[in-house]
Amino acid sequence: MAKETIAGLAKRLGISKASVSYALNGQPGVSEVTRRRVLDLAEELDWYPSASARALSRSRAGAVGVVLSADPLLIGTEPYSMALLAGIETVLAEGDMALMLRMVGRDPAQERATYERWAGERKVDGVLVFDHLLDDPRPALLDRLGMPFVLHGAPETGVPPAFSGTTTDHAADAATIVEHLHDAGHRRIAHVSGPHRFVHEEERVRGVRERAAAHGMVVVQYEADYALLAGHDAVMTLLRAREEPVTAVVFGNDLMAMGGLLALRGLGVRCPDDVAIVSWDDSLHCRLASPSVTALSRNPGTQGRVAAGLLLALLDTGLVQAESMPHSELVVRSSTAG
Amino acid sequence: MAKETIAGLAKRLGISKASVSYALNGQPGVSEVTRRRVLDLAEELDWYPSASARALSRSRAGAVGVVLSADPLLIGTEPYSMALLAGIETVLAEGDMALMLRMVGRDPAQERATYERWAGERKVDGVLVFDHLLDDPRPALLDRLGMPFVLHGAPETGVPPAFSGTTTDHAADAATIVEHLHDAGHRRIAHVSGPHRFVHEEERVRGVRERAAAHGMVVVQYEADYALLAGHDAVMTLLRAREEPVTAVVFGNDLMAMGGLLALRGLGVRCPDDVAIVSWDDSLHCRLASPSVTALSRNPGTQGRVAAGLLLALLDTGLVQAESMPHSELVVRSSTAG
DNA sequence: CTGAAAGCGCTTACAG
DNA sequence: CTGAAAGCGCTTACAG
Repeated sequence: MAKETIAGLAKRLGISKASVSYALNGQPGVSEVTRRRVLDLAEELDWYPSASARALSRSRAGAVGVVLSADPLLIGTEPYSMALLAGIETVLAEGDMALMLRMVGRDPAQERATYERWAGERKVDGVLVFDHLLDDPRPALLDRLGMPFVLHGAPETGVPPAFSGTTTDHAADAATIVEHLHDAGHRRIAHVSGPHRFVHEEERVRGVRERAAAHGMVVVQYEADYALLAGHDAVMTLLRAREEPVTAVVFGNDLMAMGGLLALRGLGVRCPDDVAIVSWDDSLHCRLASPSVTALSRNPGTQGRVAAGLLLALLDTGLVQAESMPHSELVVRSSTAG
Repeated sequence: MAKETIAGLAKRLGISKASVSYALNGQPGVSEVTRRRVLDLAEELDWYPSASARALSRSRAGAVGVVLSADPLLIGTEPYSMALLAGIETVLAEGDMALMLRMVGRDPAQERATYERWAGERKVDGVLVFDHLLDDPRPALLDRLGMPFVLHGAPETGVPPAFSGTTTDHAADAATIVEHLHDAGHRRIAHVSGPHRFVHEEERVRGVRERAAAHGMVVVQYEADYALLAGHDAVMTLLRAREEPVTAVVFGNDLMAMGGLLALRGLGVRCPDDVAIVSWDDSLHCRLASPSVTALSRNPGTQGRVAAGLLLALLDTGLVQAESMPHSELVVRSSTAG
């Protein structure tokens, strides 16, 4: 059987292609009776309009792009990204948009090349961008390319916002964590953060420092890179310091917290008795660890849904808006229960 | 600046659209000089041919689809899938194919609807299918839809194969695991598998049973569903049995192994001294666990690359072939080191 | 409400 | 090697 087309349907029904098109797309210009006949026939034939023909005539790809740029070694170990992606996909599917996924290493050039290609080929109608950097070149690049985008984890850029994005109150998250540690009696803590080139890390560092200062607590900052080993090394370095040791360590993600835990175990340092631990991301790792690790749950699924919603709105109406994320929640477990 | 088109390039260069097209696509029909001029201009203008126009005239979408059907709760906790996807994407990108991703719950109807939609709209040129089921309806469905596909983890269907797919020698994997446990002195073991509706689980169950029988070992089979809790419950049930208890448990994936480990811990049963543990999937969880867990490393990245390669070959040449996966490797850790 | 026609931006026989 | 033209399968003003 040859592939059915809109012309075929029109002929079968004895009407014009235009009427079929109007009927399918819910446009005015056809009687209800005709519309029903068209829809019924399409259903009966299991027929859908060609995506590429539609894309060409509408000048709309019907797809949204996401570049996941992650260290190959970390891929799949960060549940946060997958949950985020799942949230995104849910909303896109509801909006009849496909998700085009590209995975590249931590290589800005490849991410950039992908956007240029997608824009040039008009392969996607917009993109979702993650992990805002200091002096991030991507917003300017995407603007130049005329590619609509939503930046997930954007900085506040004033009112009206410079571009669409989701914002997280990292200061509030920092306060939640610091308060928890302060209540548990800690006065000297360390903060093992991700790379400071990420804007959200900078904000977290400042948030922790300020909140701790308000309580007269000492904070030792340590910049790392989210990897398991980095967390391990951080703890080795921190505990080897000649000064009075810290009694709690806050890690920028779950992997580093796991690495830190392994380091403590190796050193024979008890957790939480000697050193307490908090992770800035919750995950199964934190639940399964021994001791289980207190963690900030950030609802990645919801975040993905919100971000995708912003992009669909931007594509439909051109509305640029910033939306703040729901508050994170601290899940208290054994690692700070001392 | 209005969007450049092939007609625009042709006019600028004073040649026909056809020549530009031939030049861009490496077709014969243009002189080398002309070809260079075209390519140089395209590069200078940062221009790419429209994906949808190209798709329409070639009757080829330039994309491959993947439906990830996973329990929302498990999403992101199974590193296997992400690594597989990364492998797939790498090969697709090299072949200039986009990856279209759809995530649905464990709902066969939604997966089916997605394939029908994709086929009807000709939105993708082919799909990669995972987790072969007993009486799997998908091969027949995709055949009926005229949608090329590769089944990752396919059964042997004879020579020539009934469809393209990758096969894994689960019997060999089972043998590897059983031999390891036998060498360590175990004579009574349990096998906590995933659902038997998955063909690969059926093959594993048989593989374990047969190899164990060859050594006169006793195997207690327990069917579960890959979830953390299922592993936990399995151990509770197994150790509550009135008979002589097993001394080792093989789990169908890393999550269940973690659940099992937690159960042992809760019961005060020592691992590996009282009960040893093996996971049929390796992951960070296994590395981080306490004790670290012996696991079968299955190279999901390589598997993804092979599967994607098969699909590209099928699309290019129509060649239907089955390829067997590289052998798995047992990573021995503390959980069986007793 | 309906039909004939142009247009979206490519590819590809076909004639020169 | 090059050019004019048809075709891919839709959408959308425009006339009737």
